[in-house]
Amino acid sequence: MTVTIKDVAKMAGVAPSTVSRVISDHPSISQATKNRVRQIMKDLQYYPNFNARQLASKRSRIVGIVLPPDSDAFYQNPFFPTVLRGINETASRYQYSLLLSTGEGDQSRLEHIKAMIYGKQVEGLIFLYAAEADPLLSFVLEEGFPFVVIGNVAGIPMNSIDNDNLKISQLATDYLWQQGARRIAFIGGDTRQQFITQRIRGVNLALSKHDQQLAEDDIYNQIPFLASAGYELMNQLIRKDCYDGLVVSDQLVAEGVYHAILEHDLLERYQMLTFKAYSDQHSVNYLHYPYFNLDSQKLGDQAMEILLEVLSEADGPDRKRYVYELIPSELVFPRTK
Amino acid sequence: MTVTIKDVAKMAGVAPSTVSRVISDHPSISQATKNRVRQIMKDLQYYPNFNARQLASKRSRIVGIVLPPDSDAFYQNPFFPTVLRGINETASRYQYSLLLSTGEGDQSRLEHIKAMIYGKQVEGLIFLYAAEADPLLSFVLEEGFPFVVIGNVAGIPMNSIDNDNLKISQLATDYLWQQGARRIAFIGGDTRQQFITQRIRGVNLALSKHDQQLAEDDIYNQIPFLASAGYELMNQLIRKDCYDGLVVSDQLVAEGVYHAILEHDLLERYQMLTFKAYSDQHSVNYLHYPYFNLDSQKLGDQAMEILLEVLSEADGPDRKRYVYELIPSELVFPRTK
DNA sequence: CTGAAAGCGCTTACAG
DNA sequence: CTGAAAGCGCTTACAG
Repeated sequence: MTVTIKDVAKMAGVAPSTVSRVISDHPSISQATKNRVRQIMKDLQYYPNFNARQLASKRSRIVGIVLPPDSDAFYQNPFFPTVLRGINETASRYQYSLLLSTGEGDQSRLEHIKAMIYGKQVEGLIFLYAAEADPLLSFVLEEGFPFVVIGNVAGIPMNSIDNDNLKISQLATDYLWQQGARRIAFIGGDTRQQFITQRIRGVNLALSKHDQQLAEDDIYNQIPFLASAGYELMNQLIRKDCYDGLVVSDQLVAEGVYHAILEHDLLERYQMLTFKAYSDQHSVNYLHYPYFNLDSQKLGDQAMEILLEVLSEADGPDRKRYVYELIPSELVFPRTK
Repeated sequence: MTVTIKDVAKMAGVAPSTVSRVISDHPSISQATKNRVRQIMKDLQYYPNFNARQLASKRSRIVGIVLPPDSDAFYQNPFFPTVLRGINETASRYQYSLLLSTGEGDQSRLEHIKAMIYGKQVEGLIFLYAAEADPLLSFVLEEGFPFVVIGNVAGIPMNSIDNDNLKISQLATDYLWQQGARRIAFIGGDTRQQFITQRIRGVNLALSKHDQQLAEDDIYNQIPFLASAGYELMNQLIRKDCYDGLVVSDQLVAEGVYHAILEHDLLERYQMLTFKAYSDQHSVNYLHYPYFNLDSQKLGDQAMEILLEVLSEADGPDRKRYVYELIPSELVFPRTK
């Protein structure tokens, strides 16, 4: 049979409540008692029953990870595992566990997070995406349930952590210009995603110093974040033959773009820069273009830290105060052998 | 206040036990009662408390995902998100949730899965890696706790799901031979990982038809599964200038290898083939080499299915029967424009 | 087909 | 510093 708190109590000659207090390291228990009880817990291989603890204490020490509606591109992007790793490491440091959300459409995903929240399975949520008019986001917002978004949704106050997209795309553009690029294209994605809009603005901000702006058809959106999309698009651009600088907003897309450039032997012709989830700096980078390290692991790590803060304040007065944090990014240059 | 089973019972004019039976769709409850109670659950926005259910029923409907000790290469490999997606989709279909294991070293990871198991937090585990002499594996094996391994550990009976590595590397080699390759190298990884050993054996099996075998120094191991490693290694091989066929056991490594070949303009010289977590078939593949689609999503999906079987048999007699399933892989040829 | 009652294994005021 | 007791919100034999 499984060892319960009663077994430990009996063996230690104390009450179950005392054992309970030892488990949570309650200050009112004497060190001597703690030591003794802990030894017995070890001897008996006692592990507290999570469900009982959670039921009695109304806290689960579990955070729900909200995934976007199914899309190949999301799962295939290095952002996902990297950010997950960051969240998990920090969660682990605070003895929190991660529960993944499930479901495919908006409806079933919403049902699942409702079940998690109302069913007291999770204490808070971390959204791995930021989309406007997202039903799940609307729900937690209305409910006042603790959550942190990775990314940003303009105009709605909420806790979030993000890259400084405006700044880095501005710096990216400055860099390309400095390298001699004078006709810059922005290879983007979905403009409903805030960070794309931000990066476009960043490029324009930089270009305005030279009395330039991106024309509407210098912005290549509506492409999925897949290498093949970048490859195909770049083949088109090469035919158009009017650009010399490329800000590519996703690393997979950038790989495809680079391949097309490489195959046409046009490395001299195009300056290119992208943004990556992590830095591969330790190794020789055979993709010879610079990138901003978005440090998605840090993004995840900080998201968890913020959520923890929010949770610890939950008892406090009903303040209207939100965290909106931007993490720094570093420009990485490929080492050439 | 939160709505409980009592509120629903009162409102419906039945006992809490009846509501409980409606929740779990117990056959002994009349359809009329079920309908009525369900309507009230909706009206009241009632969601059962997970912790109470789990405590009372001793079942959690949660599966623990065991991650390997931290390594960049693992998180960066497409295998991880792809397999996770497969597991999650199937879990979701059966109303199961996924809890991620945490911890960095063997010791803290072991502690965490002990807490999950003894604390009745999870009903079963899925290992996302297969390593010999793994303390976590030894633990669950000894404990007789339900689990499924993705991959294979030779010589120890356990439930597992894997690619047919012997067969696909044999077919891979046959293909390269048929394309004219006569000096084949195996670019591998860590031989403590069973699938590497299997694939080496597969290559040799194919080569034996032509009275060849891989010499020890035709096998390039001890490299991490990163593109940069493949790139560096291939630069060496190009200098050695003795191979014309390459079996590359990881897709990231293969990308690096391909880049090196491309940069030296040696596409005609080398036949190459690799293995990928998923197929990108819908799009033009700009990496012009064939690969086996390992279908990691299916791997995850099936791992979950097997675990579910194991769990449902848990009540039965103490049979010693294990599942060892191999999923089919398909050889994919890049579409050339 | 349904209900009353005990119990799952903890936590937490309250009292001393 | 510690204990007795009530309670967290369910499930499940048992009885009818």
